[in-house]
Amino acid sequence: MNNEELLRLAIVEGAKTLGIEVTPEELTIDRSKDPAHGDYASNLAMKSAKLLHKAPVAIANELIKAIHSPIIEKIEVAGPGFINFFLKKESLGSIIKTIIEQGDNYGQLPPTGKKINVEYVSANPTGNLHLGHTRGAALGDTVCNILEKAGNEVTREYYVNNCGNQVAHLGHSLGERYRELFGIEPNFDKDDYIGNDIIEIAKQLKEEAGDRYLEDNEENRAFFVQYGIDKEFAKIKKDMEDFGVHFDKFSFESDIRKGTTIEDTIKYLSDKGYTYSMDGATFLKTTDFLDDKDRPIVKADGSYTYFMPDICYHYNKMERGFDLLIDMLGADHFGYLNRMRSALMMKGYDPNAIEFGIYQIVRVYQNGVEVKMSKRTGKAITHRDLVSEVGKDAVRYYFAARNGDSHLDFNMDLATSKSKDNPVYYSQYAHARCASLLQIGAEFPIDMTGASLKNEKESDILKQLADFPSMIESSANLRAPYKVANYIEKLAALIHEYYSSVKIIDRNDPKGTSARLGLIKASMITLKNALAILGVSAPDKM
RNA sequence: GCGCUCGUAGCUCAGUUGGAUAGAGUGCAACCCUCCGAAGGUUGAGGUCAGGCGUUCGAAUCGCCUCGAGCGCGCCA
Repeated sequence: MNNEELLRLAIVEGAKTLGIEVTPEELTIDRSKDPAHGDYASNLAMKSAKLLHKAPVAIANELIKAIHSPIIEKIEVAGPGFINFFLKKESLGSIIKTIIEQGDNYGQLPPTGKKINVEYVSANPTGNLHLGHTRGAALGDTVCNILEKAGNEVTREYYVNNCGNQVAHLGHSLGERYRELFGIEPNFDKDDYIGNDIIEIAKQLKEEAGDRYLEDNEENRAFFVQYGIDKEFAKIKKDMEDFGVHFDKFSFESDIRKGTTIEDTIKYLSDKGYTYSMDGATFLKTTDFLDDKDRPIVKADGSYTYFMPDICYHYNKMERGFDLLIDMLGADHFGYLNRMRSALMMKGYDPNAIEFGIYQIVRVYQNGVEVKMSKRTGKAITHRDLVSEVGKDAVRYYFAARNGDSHLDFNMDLATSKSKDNPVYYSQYAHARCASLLQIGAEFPIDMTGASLKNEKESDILKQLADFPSMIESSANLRAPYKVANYIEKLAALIHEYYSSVKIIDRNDPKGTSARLGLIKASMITLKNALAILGVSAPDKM
């Protein structure tokens, strides 16, 4: 049990003697910002003022007499009724042993028994990934890491829309580009993809197959679609692997369309009375639930809207036994949430079993000017371009370090500068510094007790290290990757400050050196674990 | 028009179950390498928390209104 938990129990016990009933979970205690306010502070007295009909300060004064714990050095009442707790230095230091013993597992919370499915990226295999996908990938993968670290069983999933209009346009575009290579003037439709990536694929096909697919017939058209999808999808998978993103499962729309799943589902919804026909199309009565408009599921021409197979896909995910589905989507999909929740309710599921992780648009700036992106023209900065230019670590860090609710202004000049301006280097450098110190000081035994760590900077680091598990918890609850990034930057800053103010390896003070190296080792482990959550490497040398 | 998200330092952003003097990075100004990695550190200037009203011991945080930005409101995906 860590210090914070011990402190909570002690406060709860003390409060009970005054007739204040709180559970350790309800109790709010905060890390004090100002060292003069101790290590932890509680506002319990102020919260209880109304209930007890007493002044907060009076309650606080009674409370500090009632609270006893071996880890507490001193308790004070301050300001309008805060209770400040000063912990004994040796109890702060005990975290070092915990961290070194747990190693890579430090910060891993006990199993919750919850199964969570996170769907992210899910880009159509019709072209290069753009920076919106980069944000989805960085945020989605980091959310998965956080949820896992918080004790959940997580499945990372990618839904492949390999049917419908867009892939038809891909096939048509490829066919035109292929014929163009044989001197036939291409004839593109309005929504075709005319980017360079399609030309590349056409060239590849020509090399492999020569003029075998030149004739414009049903069979060849289908071939172009499949060939195009395969090539584009392979590129996407490669891009994601290079980005450190590994999916546990790819679900294909074509599989959903294969059997009678869709027909069966429509029949189920009709039997329940949730559908009706209008103007030759079939509508789903989502307004019976959370939606503000009924949605078509079968068009007048008999084909399905995107929504229909997607309903089946989400039913399928629920049937696989997940307690929670998270879809990471761009802001332009937000209106989709109530639609899908309504569909889940029609099958008797809790609407809160699905949530959307929405992220706002990415704007790219170069030379101070916004760069517009277009997947169709292929002139945009692609995901691949960015990662190869800036590096995986920096991109993942940068894209996960901001709340998805905010617009992300990505400065190409800054990101490509590969200089100290990039915040990821600062954190990695702190790690490398620790590794270097441990190597230089290898002759000294590591003191894991933390007992002789006494100065203020050491206490600050110890408190930050001890905060790691609770940071994981709040970050998981809020699905907030940026909290991890903030944590890392704070810890890295503390390490750099410590390094510059204290001589860590001092051959005239072997005992102190051992203690300081214990702190450095614990810091390094925690920093590495935190960086791993963002998918960023923690190099020993840079 | 309706709905959702956002508005905090010159810039990019933290501050989210309401807490003590609103923070960090970057940029700007001035400093620090006889010493374990200067890819670092120290100090300073810089704020009407978009604006207004309200709720209470206490509001950047909660409620209402106004202004501004983005997105959604397809038989597109």
